[in-house]
Amino acid sequence: MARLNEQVEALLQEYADLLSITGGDAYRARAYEKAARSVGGHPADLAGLDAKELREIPNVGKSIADKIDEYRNTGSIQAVEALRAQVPTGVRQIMAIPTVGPKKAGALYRDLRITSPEELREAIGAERLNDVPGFGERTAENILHGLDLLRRTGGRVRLDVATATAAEITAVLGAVPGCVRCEPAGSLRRFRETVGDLDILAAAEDSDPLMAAFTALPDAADVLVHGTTKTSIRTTAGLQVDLRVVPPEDWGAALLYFTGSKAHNVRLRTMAVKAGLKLSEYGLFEVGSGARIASRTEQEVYAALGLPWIPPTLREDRGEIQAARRGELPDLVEEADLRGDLHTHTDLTDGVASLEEMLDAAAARGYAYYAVTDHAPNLAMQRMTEEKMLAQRSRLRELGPSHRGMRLLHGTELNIDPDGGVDWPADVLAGFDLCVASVHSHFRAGRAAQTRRLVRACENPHVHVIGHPTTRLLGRRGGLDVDLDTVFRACARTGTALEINSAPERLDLGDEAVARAKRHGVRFAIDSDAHSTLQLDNQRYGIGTAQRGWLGGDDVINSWPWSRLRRFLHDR
DNA sequence: GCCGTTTTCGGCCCGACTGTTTTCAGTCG
Repeated sequence: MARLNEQVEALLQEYADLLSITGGDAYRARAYEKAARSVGGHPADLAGLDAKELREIPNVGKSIADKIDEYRNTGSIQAVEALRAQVPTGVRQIMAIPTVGPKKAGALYRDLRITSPEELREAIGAERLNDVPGFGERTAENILHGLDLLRRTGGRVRLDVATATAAEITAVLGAVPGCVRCEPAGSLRRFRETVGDLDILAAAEDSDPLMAAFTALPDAADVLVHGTTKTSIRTTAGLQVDLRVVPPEDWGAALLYFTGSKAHNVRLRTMAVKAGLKLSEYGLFEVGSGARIASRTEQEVYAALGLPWIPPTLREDRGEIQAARRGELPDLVEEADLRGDLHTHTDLTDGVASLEEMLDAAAARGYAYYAVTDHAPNLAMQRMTEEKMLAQRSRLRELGPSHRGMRLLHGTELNIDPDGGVDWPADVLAGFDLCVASVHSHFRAGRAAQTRRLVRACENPHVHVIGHPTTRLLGRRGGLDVDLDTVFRACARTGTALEINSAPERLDLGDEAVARAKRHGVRFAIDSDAHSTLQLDNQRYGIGTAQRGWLGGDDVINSWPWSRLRRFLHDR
């Protein structure tokens, strides 16, 4: 089960959606959305809060506190159940289609009784949408495009969701008597940006107790396969999880096999065959005698093939085996290498935590420096002004150049306009220690225009980092149509860093683009883009992406000591 | 439904874009 805060966040968000679909008071729906965000980003676990403490959470008043309490006591909220009875669950899935919001989803349900993305696709094919007021030809086209986008990542879940599920399962199984080891494998261990099926590997002499505990998990909605070596369940959230149990002496070979990727394994097996060996999930064997050569650890298996251990994030058959053979594997950047975070928000704009709360949480991570980069005025909804920005800077300066061992940087996240310009005149920009510049609008301009736009932003002497460079949202929005190689050249030429945004819904730049940018000589900033104290921990996903792009510490400006980063910021 | 150094009632996140309208609703960041 997910943390109580996340469960309540999801329920409140669902209630807000259902209110919007049924045409309830928009401000009321908004109130639930705000409360959902606050609860999700609240550092204390709801399970341990009393009634008074619940109401101290921002945007939670009496009504919502009562609903949270009701959920804690009964496992459901009557008001939510009542609306669920009015609106089939598929209607919310339709809302997940880009360009379809609560009003369109509601109209499609009311007028055509459409309750799933599949039905919607059929209805468009049969030209039935023409009968609904406000739905024209272009609307149908946009919906089809959105459906395709959704289908491309269909069934795959975000890395943070898979990570949380895996952590819960391995914690339960690891405590089962007889369990020697239990760890996630598969694409999650490789930090792919989304996960299809979750693979969990356990080592034990007797698999029965583990399989029994696995199928008895509270999250197990269905048991798909039940055997002695492999059992598969589908969770209540719809994620398929495969558990494989192997004897402890086979652990290394099995972990290697089930971590993949398939292409990496195929290449390893080919190497084995050429050496007169056979590699399987049970070990590395001599073909003639059948004698087992290695299986206990991954290191043993790789070593028997004449290779050093290869980090899982590199196992995509993108040249890692050749590099390993030459002894030229990169010295990958690790989470412990990060000395700071250069893109974060506070409640001055759309964060849910105060400046002081964010600084405390960052200091607890042991950072040597930390940048506060709230939104700039052109993102109008944030209502930023020069006065508010300067007041924040004063508060930051009062805390001193260094606070709890952290050097404090006052930055901003600028908006790159369609021509490549940014908020604020040059003299105001010069007052910042650090400027991140990101695209937040005009996503549909053509390739030449988008490329020119990003290149111009790189050429701005006040811009240090381009934030979430493609602006993609996994499963919801493709990236900008842009000639990335031209942008990479501009970054290398101007000394502008590209961000690896660690938010699990972004992971932008993605791994392959990172590898390409590195070949152009680009530097990177791995940033959380945190909007709450908890999201500072998202850096692990950005690190995974950086590793998949073969980055070492030298490539990542926020792994550098302050003296070197300061020079980088100044020389810009 | 939440909130308050202008308020315990009356506001609340603003502006641009798109596609459908012929004056504007819906969606998005």
